[in-house]
Amino acid sequence: MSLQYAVLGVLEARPLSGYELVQFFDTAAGWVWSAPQSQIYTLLRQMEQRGLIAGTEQVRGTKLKRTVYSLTPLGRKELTSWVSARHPEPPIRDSLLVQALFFDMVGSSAAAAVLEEVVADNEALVEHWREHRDRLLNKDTTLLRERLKHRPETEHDRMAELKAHVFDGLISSATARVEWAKAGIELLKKYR
Amino acid sequence: MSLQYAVLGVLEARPLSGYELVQFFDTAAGWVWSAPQSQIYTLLRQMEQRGLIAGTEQVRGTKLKRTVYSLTPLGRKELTSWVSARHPEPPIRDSLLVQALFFDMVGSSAAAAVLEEVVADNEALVEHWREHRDRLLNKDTTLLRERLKHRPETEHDRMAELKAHVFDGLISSATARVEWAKAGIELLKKYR
DNA sequence: CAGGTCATGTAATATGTTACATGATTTC
DNA sequence: GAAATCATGTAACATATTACATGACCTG
Repeated sequence: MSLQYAVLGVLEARPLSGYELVQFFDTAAGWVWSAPQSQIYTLLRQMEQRGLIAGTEQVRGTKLKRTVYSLTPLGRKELTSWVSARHPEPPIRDSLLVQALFFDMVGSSAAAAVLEEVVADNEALVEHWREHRDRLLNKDTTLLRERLKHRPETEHDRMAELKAHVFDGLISSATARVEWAKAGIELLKKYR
Repeated sequence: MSLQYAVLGVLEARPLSGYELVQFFDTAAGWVWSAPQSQIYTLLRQMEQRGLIAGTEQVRGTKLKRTVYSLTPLGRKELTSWVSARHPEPPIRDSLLVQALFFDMVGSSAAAAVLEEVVADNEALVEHWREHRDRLLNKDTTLLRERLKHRPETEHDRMAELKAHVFDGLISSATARVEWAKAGIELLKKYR
């Protein structure tokens, strides 16, 4: 479900082709929600049928076709109503925590090695997200600039700060995980 | 995949019937990994075929049958090797953050109302997890007591602390989310 | 003209969710 | 004897992943 709304939200910035959306969900938006190529194309056709987006065929060269999708009024309405409502927390399903639950069955050094990698990976993620957060605050990302174009200037700061706040969320959860993993390593040392 | 390892890990405490496992993944373990009834029964049969667990039929009364599953040596080996290895971070897929990404499209009060509920829900989760964490540290949960029975006493403290640490992870991520939501509410007030 | 990028699609598989179905046993 | 609990299963559906497939266009 969320992928659908992510797509609607991206299209609010400007109309995009399927190919561009695929790229987006592989990189930039993959930072919040990721989806493989095959899922995007099938979803776009479904969303078009439901009237949430409208596709226009364009031709590059003589034969290469692409379909550019844009938000319909219905799609916009659907998006804003979803964004305004509280949705139930999804069931927790955290495979690293399942793994940690059984660390007592293996040696401290093996468990600590896993946690060291968790620290490294999450610190790298924090780095990426911090950069993106800063770019958003400076209104310096392609998509945000598109959005600002069709919104009154009085809203620009609010928009940039709200977008940046999402990445603050990613940063703080990854930071929490780093701290948790470090505490785990210390705990394992105690019983080495 | 993780559900399989969660099942193996639970069975390491003691053999359990399908029904007991269903209950477990609906409540206690639902705190780390949740799964519906239908998934459990089908998975158990698959795991038995692969030789990871062994089922024994028992009869209650005259006709009611139940199958009690226990870890096989192969299952134990599979579990410890999975626990010892680092597995790639799953793709990020956080529907609340997708929602927050488009808060700029709706009024501050609607967005703040959503975040207020996020705060309340996550504070409740933190409460539950704190309790469970404390019970683990006191070696006061049914499953942990089962586990301790067949492990040398010198390991008991290590086991309890490692299990509790998992719930520290849940607590810290929910706490981080609470702080994030509160900061969001403040941000929205600024632009009310 | 070779290799990279543009552009879209299908198929098979895995995983997870909701709903429905059945019958035995225990408890009040 | 009715209601709750024990116990297991199937079917339909939604969602997500991997792999494969095809062909046009652009750049050096």
